[in-house]
Amino acid sequence: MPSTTFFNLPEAKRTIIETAAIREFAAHGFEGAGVNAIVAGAGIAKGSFYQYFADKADLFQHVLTLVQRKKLSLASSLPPTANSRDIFAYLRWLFQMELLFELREPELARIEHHAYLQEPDNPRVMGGPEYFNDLLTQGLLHEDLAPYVDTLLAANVLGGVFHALGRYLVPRLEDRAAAIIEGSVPITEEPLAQSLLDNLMEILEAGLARDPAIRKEFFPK
Amino acid sequence: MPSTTFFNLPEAKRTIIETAAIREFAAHGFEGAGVNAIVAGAGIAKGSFYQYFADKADLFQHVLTLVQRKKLSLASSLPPTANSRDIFAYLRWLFQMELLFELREPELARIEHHAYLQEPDNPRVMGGPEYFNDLLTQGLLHEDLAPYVDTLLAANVLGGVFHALGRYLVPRLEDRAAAIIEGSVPITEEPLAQSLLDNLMEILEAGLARDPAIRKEFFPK
DNA sequence: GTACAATATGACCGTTTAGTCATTTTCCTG
DNA sequence: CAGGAAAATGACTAAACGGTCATATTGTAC
Repeated sequence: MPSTTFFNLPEAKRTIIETAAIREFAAHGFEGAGVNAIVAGAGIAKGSFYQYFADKADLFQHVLTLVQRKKLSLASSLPPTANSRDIFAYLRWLFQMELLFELREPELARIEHHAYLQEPDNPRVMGGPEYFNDLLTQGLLHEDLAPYVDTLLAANVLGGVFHALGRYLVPRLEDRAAAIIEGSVPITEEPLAQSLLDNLMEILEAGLARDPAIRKEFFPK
Repeated sequence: MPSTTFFNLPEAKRTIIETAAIREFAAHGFEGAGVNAIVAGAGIAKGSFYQYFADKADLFQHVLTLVQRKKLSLASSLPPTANSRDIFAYLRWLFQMELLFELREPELARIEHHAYLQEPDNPRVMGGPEYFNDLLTQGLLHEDLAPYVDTLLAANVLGGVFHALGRYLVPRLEDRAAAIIEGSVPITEEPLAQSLLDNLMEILEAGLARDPAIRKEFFPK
């Protein structure tokens, strides 16, 4: 954990340091990131850095909490799902938030994807298998889910999609991305973004096959 | 590309060097890997290393070709799909190969997942969006795919699942993994592995929802 | 203004880094 | 065995690394 000295800093200065750290970690990952580069980027002295943080890992953990915080704030900026008991409505909402996160904070998203690869089950990383497994288990109770679905397996499918998709959806939005990023058009009303999310949910819900009901005969439970 | 000197090396020595490189890259990623650690691990002199490779990146590219080669060899060891025109049968075969790859060569798999995160569209990395998109487009032509599916989107879904799943399936196999790794039981006849693959294909084909046909009314095209 | 604590600083530490190169050893050919 | 090519070597750079610390500056309380 960063020292109290760090938290006593004027917010502007703290932000400068955090921004420099985020840029470095996003560009080079934890192992490749350099403390020298961070202090240079932030315009502070090396000694100051070590008054704020015990070491590089300490700073990295702090950055991960920033990721969490940013996600939370994005989540509260999005209107909640109408039917909170519908697992697929919630999943759609979750992916929408992830997309918004990737648009607004691409560097934070990149850091999180890295962390997910390193340790998928780290509780600091959202969208891990455990998270989705809890969600899906609830879905089983609520009878939203097909009973033959292996929830742990499905949770990992969702985790993989969750962390891979942002990278793809952002370029796919092309020139519409700017309006969402700057906030002039809420993501909930951007037609292309909504259409992509609809299509994603169709794939997750109904699968890829033309006629799942027929195909299922080939793979009976 | 490594020098001819490297390829003239007796195979045993080459393998020692490649093994040390693979271990280091898998453990620390490209940026975190150290040339010193590799030469120490391989038991060769620093100068020899630079007679073989132009620099660290050169070696890394070579390791990526080893990944490709190993996959190819695994692929040819697996019986081809019965119906080559069935896109889902082929997908299942592909995931089976990926699972086998992760079992037999966990370090190579880790390196590939890292590379996928860094640059998903690198043609040296298998299972990228482009690969699956070609596949799915064929599927559209063959009418295996539901017509409403956005193939580029689906390709990224598959890519995400493809690279996330190995990490999960291997521990899931628990004590059955050993037999597959050592080769005493072919993966095609390991019941748990086959059952997991079946379940995965059900999710991809038929989706997660209890009744996709009904649910689709909520998300009409 | 004085005193004391909190904060900021950059020179410095030992270590490690990627990469070089003059020299030596090994190997093959005649 | 001679000679020349190919390969192996590790001491050596210059730079960068993470981390330390004595000193200097700033802010605060009286």
